[in-house]
Amino acid sequence: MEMEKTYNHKNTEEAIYKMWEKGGFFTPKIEKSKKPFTILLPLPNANDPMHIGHALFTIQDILIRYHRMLGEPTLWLPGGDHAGIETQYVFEKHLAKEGKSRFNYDSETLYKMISSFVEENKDINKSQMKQLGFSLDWTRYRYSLEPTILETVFDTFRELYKDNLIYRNEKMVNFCPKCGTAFSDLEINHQEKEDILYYLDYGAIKIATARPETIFADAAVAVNPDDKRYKNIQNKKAVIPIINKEIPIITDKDIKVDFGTGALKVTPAHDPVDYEIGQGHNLEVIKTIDRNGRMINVPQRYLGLKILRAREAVVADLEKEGKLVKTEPLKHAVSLCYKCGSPIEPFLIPQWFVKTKALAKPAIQAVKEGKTKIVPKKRFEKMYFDWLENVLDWNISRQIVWGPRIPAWFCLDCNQNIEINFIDENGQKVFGEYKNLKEKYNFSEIEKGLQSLSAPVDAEYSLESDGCPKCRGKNVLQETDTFDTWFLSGQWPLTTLGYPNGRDFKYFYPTSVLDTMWDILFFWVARMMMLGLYRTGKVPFKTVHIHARVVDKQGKKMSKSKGNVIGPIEMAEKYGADALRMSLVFGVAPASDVVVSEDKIRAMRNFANKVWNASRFVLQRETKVKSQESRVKIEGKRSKVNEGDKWIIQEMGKTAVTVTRNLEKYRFDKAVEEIYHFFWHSFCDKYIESVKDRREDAQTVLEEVLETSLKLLHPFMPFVTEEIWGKLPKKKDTPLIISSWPSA
RNA sequence: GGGCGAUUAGCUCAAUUGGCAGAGUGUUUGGUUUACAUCCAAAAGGUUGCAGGUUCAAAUCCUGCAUCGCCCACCA
Repeated sequence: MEMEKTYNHKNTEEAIYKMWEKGGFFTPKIEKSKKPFTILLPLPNANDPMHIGHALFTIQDILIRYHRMLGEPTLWLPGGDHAGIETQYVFEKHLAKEGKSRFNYDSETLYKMISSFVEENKDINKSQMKQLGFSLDWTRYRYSLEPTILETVFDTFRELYKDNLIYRNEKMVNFCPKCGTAFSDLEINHQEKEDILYYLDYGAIKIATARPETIFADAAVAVNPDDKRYKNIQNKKAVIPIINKEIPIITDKDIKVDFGTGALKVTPAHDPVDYEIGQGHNLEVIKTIDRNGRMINVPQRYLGLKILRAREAVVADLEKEGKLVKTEPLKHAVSLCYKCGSPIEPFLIPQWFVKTKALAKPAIQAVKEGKTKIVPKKRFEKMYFDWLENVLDWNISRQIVWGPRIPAWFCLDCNQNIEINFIDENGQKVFGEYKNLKEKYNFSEIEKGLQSLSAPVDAEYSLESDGCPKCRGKNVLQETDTFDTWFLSGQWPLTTLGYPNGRDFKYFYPTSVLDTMWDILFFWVARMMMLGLYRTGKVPFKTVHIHARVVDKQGKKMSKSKGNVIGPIEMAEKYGADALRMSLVFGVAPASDVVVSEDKIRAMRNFANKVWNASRFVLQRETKVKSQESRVKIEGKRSKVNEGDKWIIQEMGKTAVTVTRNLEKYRFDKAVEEIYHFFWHSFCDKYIESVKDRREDAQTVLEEVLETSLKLLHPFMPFVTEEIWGKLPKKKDTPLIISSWPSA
């Protein structure tokens, strides 16, 4: 048997993957009598090339290959996510390069443009996963915007609506003026920031604020009822500077006496706390900032200014008027958009919400009862419970184009004050309430050029698309808000398997394992639990395995700006997919950071080469063995086997047991260390060395041990092991990928 | 403000229920024409962050402190 002196992954990987794929080994046979093993791939953004985090899917491939070798019908189902805001954000940058923006297009056109943008990139992602050897069933690949998937998603929405778990409300939501959309609470980053606290003279009282530009939206000044300083002025009026508007002074027990002057200006439209106070005191809600982050309903000279510019201008004027008492530095937490980093504005905008409490309860219960196990348990179950027990209602609407529109329709004739943005036949942008537009434009022109609509919170809507159930009119427009991406991916176990009647759903649901990183435990895992239980009454997966983040050698998160990114594809090309895969599990304790460096990948490449060369030794030696008869059989003739043979066979057995046990416990690090150590230091360094000075009858033992080692190694290093397997002297009728796992 | 985790060899990390502190990598020395220099043999390298306590026995359990990291949170 001719083998090269060093293992060259470039000569083998592609052909081997094709052989597997062609053989159909990734596609399970549905056998009623056997229990399946199923993992759904956490759907990557279909538009994204692979980064090192995706390479951690290796863990899933290890589980999948192990269970496949155990003879279970094994399904690993791949998919791609349209990834709403993520993708739209990338696409907008792309547009910006061409000097365009999202505002240049009607929503349908924009949607189609993004769609084809994603389509171009989807295949890159797929081929990269193949390059890493992932044994995914590509015949079942699903994309999150496929019609059949959306059908289930819409259906869930309707069910929730019927159960009174969907509502539309004008609540304080996290709005990013730059991205132009609201976000859920999870999509907000909090950051400590140095700011300025301005002390302002409000006539009878002095207040302190970090946001002087919002004074025009003030509805009151609030003090603590127990604050002795303000006992006498509670009936007096405060006066907003510049516009000299009188507002009441009210009391509220949440006001902190020791902050600033102990007096808070209450701005119900632009601050969540103030909104609550305002609700309690029936205060007027005055909006002075619009969705683009520009000033409205303010004195002429500030109109249209952006927030920060307005702040400067207002402060300058306050100073001129002598109303700026003093300033002091302020360290406080601000909310930032997780996507673009701009400050989040709390806005009152009608949004769609899911009542989460009712859904959370069964999701908590299921984990408490052990129907779903979280591994590692200790840390992450606590995180899971804490979040679900305190969860607020979920804002599922986003004001972006890239996503499925919420399936609700507004009748324009019944809701004439709906605000509409559209592009008319002449390409001009038009904005206004319908009642003012309908004289000039006919319905179809509006519908065709529609960019977005904004219906008042009390607008009536219907889930029927073909006309208004009330007036029977046909001038209905579908909501332009789209679903939060996680509302879709939260139903992935249902949609991909064909809930409710699909054959896959009936056979593979609930799935076996969900492997993901802790950062999307709330975003995704908790939502899948809630929606899965809601629709089917069964948990979507029996085990949640949580892995950690990939960091560099210094323990730092990898990011492009730090320049410490390790490209998985680049590394796989340089050192082989097997080496990269090994480096992601070797020495990685459960849920601890995955430290990857080129050094480590190189070390693993050395191991792959070691496996190759040990095999080369065994196989070359085999050709020297004169005849089959000269061999000693292991079975039945133990007496002729010497001490060394017995020892290595025993070690082999122990290793198989340990590897298996650790795989069952999700201790991949232990499993891989065990087989690594056995192969290199017991088999190669000790046994093979000892064999060199011996008679030839060790050949059977050598081959036997090699064969078993290849099996144990295969889930971790599928390519090199499969390649060697094909060269074994005893002709194998099945490839290694579907050979049987060594019985312990 | 609340909570969680970490601190072990030069570096990155392990150590199942408390039981001789181990890997990878790096360093040093020697070896190797005969599977592999992507190799082999050996060595050096540790008061397990600090201070107490429990125990026959502590990296591990308890208390306090220090430093770092993360999550959650509406603080003007």
